[in-house]
Amino acid sequence: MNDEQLHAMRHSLAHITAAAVQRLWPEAKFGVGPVVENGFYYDIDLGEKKISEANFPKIEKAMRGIIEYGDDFVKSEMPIDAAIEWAKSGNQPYKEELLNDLKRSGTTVAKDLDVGELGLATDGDAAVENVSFYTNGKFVDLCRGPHVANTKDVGAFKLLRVAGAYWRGKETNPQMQRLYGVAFATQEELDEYLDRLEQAKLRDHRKLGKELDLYTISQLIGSGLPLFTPRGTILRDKLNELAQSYRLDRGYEKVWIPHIAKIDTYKTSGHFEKFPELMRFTSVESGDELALKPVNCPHHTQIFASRPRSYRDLPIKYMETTSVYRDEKSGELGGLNRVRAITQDDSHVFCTEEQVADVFAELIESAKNLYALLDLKLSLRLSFRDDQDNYLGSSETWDRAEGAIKDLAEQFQLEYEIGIGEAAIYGPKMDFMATDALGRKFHLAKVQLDYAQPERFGLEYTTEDGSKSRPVMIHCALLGSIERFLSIFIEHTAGWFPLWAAPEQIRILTINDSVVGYVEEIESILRDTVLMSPVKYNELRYTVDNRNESLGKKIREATTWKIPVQLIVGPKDQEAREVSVRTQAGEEKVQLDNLSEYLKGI
RNA sequence: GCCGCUUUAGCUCAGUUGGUUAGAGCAGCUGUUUUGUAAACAGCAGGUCUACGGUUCGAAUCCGUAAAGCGGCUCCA
Repeated sequence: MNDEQLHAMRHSLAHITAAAVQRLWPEAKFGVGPVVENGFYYDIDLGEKKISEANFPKIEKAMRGIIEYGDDFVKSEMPIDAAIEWAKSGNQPYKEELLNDLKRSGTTVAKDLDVGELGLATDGDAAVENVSFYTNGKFVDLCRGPHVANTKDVGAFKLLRVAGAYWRGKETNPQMQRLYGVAFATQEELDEYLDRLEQAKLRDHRKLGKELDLYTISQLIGSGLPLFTPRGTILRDKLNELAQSYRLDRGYEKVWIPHIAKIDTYKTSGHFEKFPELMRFTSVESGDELALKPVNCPHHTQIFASRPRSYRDLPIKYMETTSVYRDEKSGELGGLNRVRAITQDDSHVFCTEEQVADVFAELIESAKNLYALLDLKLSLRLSFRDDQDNYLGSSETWDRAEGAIKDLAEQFQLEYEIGIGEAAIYGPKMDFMATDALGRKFHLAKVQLDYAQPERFGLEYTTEDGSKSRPVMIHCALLGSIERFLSIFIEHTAGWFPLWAAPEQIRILTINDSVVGYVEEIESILRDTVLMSPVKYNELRYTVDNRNESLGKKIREATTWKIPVQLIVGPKDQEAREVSVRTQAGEEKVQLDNLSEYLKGI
């Protein structure tokens, strides 16, 4: 089955869903019912009555009834004004609104329309004369199509969930109920998809975060404020060390800043006006209005500005992993994905315009190496300007910057897509996208070219001829939010972290008490073993399980905790001066003398 | 923030149409057992059933409000 057929199938199922709902609740008012990835949805307004998942069997049964009955999908056309009358008389205000938009503008896509005019009725010439309808059985719907020929041709489906959704995605509009379904050509494909969902559930970082004791969220401290346990802290430290190491190698220097600032800082930077989530408070003692920092750049500009700078000093590269605080809406929060205390592996480079391409090149190369090491597929999204002229800086500067960024993406052989009109007013930006083990694509970090902040904070340096010039600023994080990165990394690895990052790397499992002395010998070898790659000076983290329990139980527990290396030690091993090394790859005997090198090689 | 759903022991979950002292497994503690590749055996302890109101002779169970979590919407410097 090709994509078009699959699309028609899913779209037809959306109609069948609506038809079933109409049969069960004749008063239902319908919004739109498009095809989405893996399925479809239909927006429905039942007034006071709410559909819940408990209704799904009933709705699905009605759907199957419609499918088995086997009506054809019949296309018809109607003059636009007649269609509007049809919507009015059928008490379908949402359809009426869509038709009004069609009449006025020839489209129903909200973002292509003037927001002020959405849904308004117009007189006079219509942008379109006729609109098409599809009918299956008694259900008639405004629709561009295409559909399958008959309701019998829709393949396998399942209603998945129901969620609230604002009409046309606008917060001030009424909220409808969005009924989601998934659909595939065959039952096998549907089962496969549902199985993938189950797999993803097993890897859910919120589940693994609890099971592997990585972080906790306390109701007392507050939602969106994750607290990292010793294990979780090791993991985030190691990932951070790795992300920073690429930049340390390229002359970035660590700095440190406090986590609050006077509110004036953000009035100067422009964040005050732009971001309502700024967390503010007043100092009782001084009366100063302060804010928790929502970004780090203003602080870093002030380190740059703290003394005169020469062109000889540039580029100046600051790096700091530090937290920012944003008052995210409560409904947005979830696990580590969206939090109110966000730790960024941030960096800011102050340089001349000529140096921009080199700085970008270093960062792209770093990102490429970093993501490759973590086994994540990196791609880029380049955000460029469109043909509007509300951008700061000359057209030549922009051409040069955009050209340079595109060249770099090609030079490093990275997949990229270009988003026209997505640039910030002061510069193009580049997003790092990662694809994980389940094929899901995430937006993680970004590199951002910034001419505005140097301007706002009056940054300058002395040029070769003694005049003053304004530096360019480049913001970059490689991991982005460490919390979000962790959520993805946990799910990507399913909790089986690489040896260098694992909180507990090695567990020694004893078979009985007769090996206590031998275990001490092994421990001393582990203590003297230091991993130098990919993170330097990474001393081994191990524990000994010499409890009075069966070996089977010890193995089971160590495996449940996803400890990468289990060293099993019994009298026979002691006898042969070896240990049984059990990893995910299997088990092998290693001579005590070779243990250190063996572990370094994993 | 909005809509829907959920909340029982540290964890995972039972708990009939409202009916006595709310159950289980794992984890914990105490014993016995010294164990060779994914759970030894026994005992003990652990709960204002998220919170606060209400209905009722009687509430984990029904109703309301709040909080937190989940699925979305909107938002995301």
